[in-house]
Amino acid sequence: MEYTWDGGLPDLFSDLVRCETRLYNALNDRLRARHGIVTSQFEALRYLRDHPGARVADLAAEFAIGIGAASKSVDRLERQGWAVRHPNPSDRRSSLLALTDDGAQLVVAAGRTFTEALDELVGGTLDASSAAAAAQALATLRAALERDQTGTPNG
Amino acid sequence: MEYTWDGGLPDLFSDLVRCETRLYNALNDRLRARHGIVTSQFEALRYLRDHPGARVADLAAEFAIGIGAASKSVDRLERQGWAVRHPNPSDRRSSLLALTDDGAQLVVAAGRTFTEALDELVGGTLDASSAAAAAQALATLRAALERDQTGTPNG
DNA sequence: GTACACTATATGCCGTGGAATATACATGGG
DNA sequence: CCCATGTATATTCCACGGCATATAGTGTAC
Repeated sequence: MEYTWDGGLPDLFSDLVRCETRLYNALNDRLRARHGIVTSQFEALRYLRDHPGARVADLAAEFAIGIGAASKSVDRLERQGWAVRHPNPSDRRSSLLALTDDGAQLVVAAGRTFTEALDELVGGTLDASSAAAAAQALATLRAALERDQTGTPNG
Repeated sequence: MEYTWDGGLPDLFSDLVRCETRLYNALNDRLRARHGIVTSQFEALRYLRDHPGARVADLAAEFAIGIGAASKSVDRLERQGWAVRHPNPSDRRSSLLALTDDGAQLVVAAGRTFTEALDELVGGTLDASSAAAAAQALATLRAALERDQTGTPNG
């Protein structure tokens, strides 16, 4: 029997949110236990690794959080010695962000935990073709939401 | 060209989280503007409508939040006059939750806003078959996560 | 029926994000 | 150069969730 479009988008949204909540919680547990960070911090560190010289506003845009939240997030990473704010030579209002050596090492180690945990949590449940279909749909949706700046916070 | 399984689960997870964040933010804006509630409150009210007599712990389990958070969430709904705690005749430690008439009216009105907004945000982007594929994968994943109590908070 | 272990929820403290505001800097016009 | 306006970020206040703990009630063994 084919999947029926029962509840329409509201059911899809509920399932999306519930999956996200539980996966995020479970990943938080593993990352906190093994590396002393949570998933949002891992994502920020990974972003900085992949975008050296990013500014606070770039972090905010990537994660659809407010600038204030992004600024405070960088404060915490800096306090732990994982990231630094370098003065921006071409604009003294902003800083260029970068990982420290400690931060770079942490991303590598936490990345292994992250990938393993995700594989354990999801890999056994979804077959490759379902996962690929979901991935494509979510990638499409994400691109559209970002293009339209949907759900970008003000502050 | 078929979708390639490029980054594997980490990319799927990123897209999932980013979609959830932006959709949640956008729905918050609409619901707050028109009804003075946020999406989490709408979801709680809808759950109480569909599960009259539910207890605080049922809310916590449904949304994978802590019991304390669920209790405080009910406090707020009660303070606004949208829900009430009835004494549970068979167990005086717990209460049976229900919507007030105001709460029931609010769910109806907010539900229209919610469905409209979601359709506007997602409907135009995903064709029916992509949406159905994503819906099926996420429903499967959600069921597995709930079965294993993955990501269920402690408190 | 009393003690003890268990359960359901409520409460307090802390960390985090949103929104508004403050501050420093940048940029264009005169 | 100076002012007006705009921009990037930091800071402040508030709301909310996690986690630990407190409290009340339940159920069971004896």
